[in-house]
Amino acid sequence: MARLDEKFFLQDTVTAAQELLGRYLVRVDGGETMVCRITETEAYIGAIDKACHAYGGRRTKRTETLYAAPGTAYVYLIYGMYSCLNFVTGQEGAASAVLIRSGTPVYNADAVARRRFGVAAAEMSAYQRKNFMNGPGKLCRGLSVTRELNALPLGSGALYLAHDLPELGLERRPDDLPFHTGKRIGIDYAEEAIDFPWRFWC
DNA sequence: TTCAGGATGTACT
DNA sequence: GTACATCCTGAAC
Repeated sequence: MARLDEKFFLQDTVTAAQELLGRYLVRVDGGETMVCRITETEAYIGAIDKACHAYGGRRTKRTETLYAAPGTAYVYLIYGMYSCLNFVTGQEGAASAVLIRSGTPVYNADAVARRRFGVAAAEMSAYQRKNFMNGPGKLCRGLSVTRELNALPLGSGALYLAHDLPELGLERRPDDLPFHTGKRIGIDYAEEAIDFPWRFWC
């Protein structure tokens, strides 16, 4: 098993967002290991991006995590009930991060389905299967990612990213994985940053 | 199938 | 008091 290390997260944030596609997000909770393949990401860059919580060097209690070391998990609550999972990228202090927008369960889908819908994977409706983890709030719900994990450092056993998990039969993605590029979702307030093409999916 | 509207609580003005 | 990097439900088609 090859974990993503600090060097990976030190990359430029847009590059890291692209490189995270097809990698494995591993969550260990309540003695259960769950794995999903990342299929959609967005880049947020503190210095120049009005959509980023830390735009222009803004430091508050909430944004403090964005100034932590690359690879740190940044989890915040949105709309009063949903969590969003990010990983800090770039040089420490750049206050940039990649939002994990969606993924596909590839190991222990039963445990994910129970957290998401309260039923086993085989009992999900067609509608539930289609809407399994295709959004940041849904992904966090399925993996039990809450603000308790905010500021979790790189190297934690509870939540980490991997290039491959051969012991589970999960291979490394190709280096030239094709992907799509577009505008980010849900940032209508961000003026010129609305049009930055920093959303990636495969 | 698409669409409008409400839920919900924390951070920040 | 207002805004928010969202999701679910129910109604209309």
